[in-house]
Amino acid sequence: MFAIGEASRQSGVGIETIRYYEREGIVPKPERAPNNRRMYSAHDVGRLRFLKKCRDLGFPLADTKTLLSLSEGDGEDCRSVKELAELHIFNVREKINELKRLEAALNELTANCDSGNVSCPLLSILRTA
Amino acid sequence: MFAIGEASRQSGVGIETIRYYEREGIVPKPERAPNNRRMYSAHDVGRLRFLKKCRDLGFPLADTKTLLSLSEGDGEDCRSVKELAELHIFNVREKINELKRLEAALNELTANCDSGNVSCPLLSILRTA
DNA sequence: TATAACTTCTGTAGTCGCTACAGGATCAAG
DNA sequence: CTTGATCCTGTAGCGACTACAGAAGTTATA
Repeated sequence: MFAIGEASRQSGVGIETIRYYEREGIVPKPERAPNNRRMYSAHDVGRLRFLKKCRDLGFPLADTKTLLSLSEGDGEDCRSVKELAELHIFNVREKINELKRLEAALNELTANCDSGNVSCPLLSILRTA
Repeated sequence: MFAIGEASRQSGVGIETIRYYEREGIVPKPERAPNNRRMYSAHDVGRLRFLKKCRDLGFPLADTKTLLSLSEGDGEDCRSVKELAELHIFNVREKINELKRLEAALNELTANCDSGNVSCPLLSILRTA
């Protein structure tokens, strides 16, 4: 059994974040030592690592919670997992495209913007209807 | 002079957002009609449109505020504008790359994940150290 | 003129996913 | 016995809005 600091180190999830997950019901309340400190089993730490990986993959916390319960429930529903992941991939792709459009627009706007200009072209475009 | 709803319609900035900008000191407090309602001049509306464009281009609100003051100050500092814009472009590119990495990782993870699997490969990877 | 429907006002709280305290208790090492 | 690390609870802050609640005023229709 590990104290929260050790659980944090082993899982990569910050101490404050672990307590936050507990408050939010993402992870079950851990056992407490007689001195009231949280004690985490190896299984608890594994769960935190799972959460960390999901978050690193960009899954929203709500999805992460779902993935966790799919992982811990009996009879893994691989289809549900895949659906969730594919929707997430779709969202990621959309965000990429949005950012690419943004990048292109910014490139165009700054292209004519050279120091020394009397009137800044970028500003004048931002100002015009 | 326009009421806030009209200013919102003409600028594309939401009513609540306009009031928020006012609270945050992004825009100056507008005149008030005798009935205490905010009254916006064409210039005020133009400023809101400016803000809208900056935000649509992804500039953080703080940058947007800076751009606005650069635009309204005397002697536009085109160099400052360009620096700000290029830093922003850099950040956008970084975010794109991060998302691409993420997308690749997700693609790989879901590749072997087909409905009908007894044990879900994605989950098992998320669970393993 | 009465009434309904719209708009605006102020102020506050919620969103997401943490992160950073404050102020106190407890523990381990020297 | 003291120092310093760790832990506890509870609350507030981040960015940029968004969504109310409850009151007051305005406009359109019957």
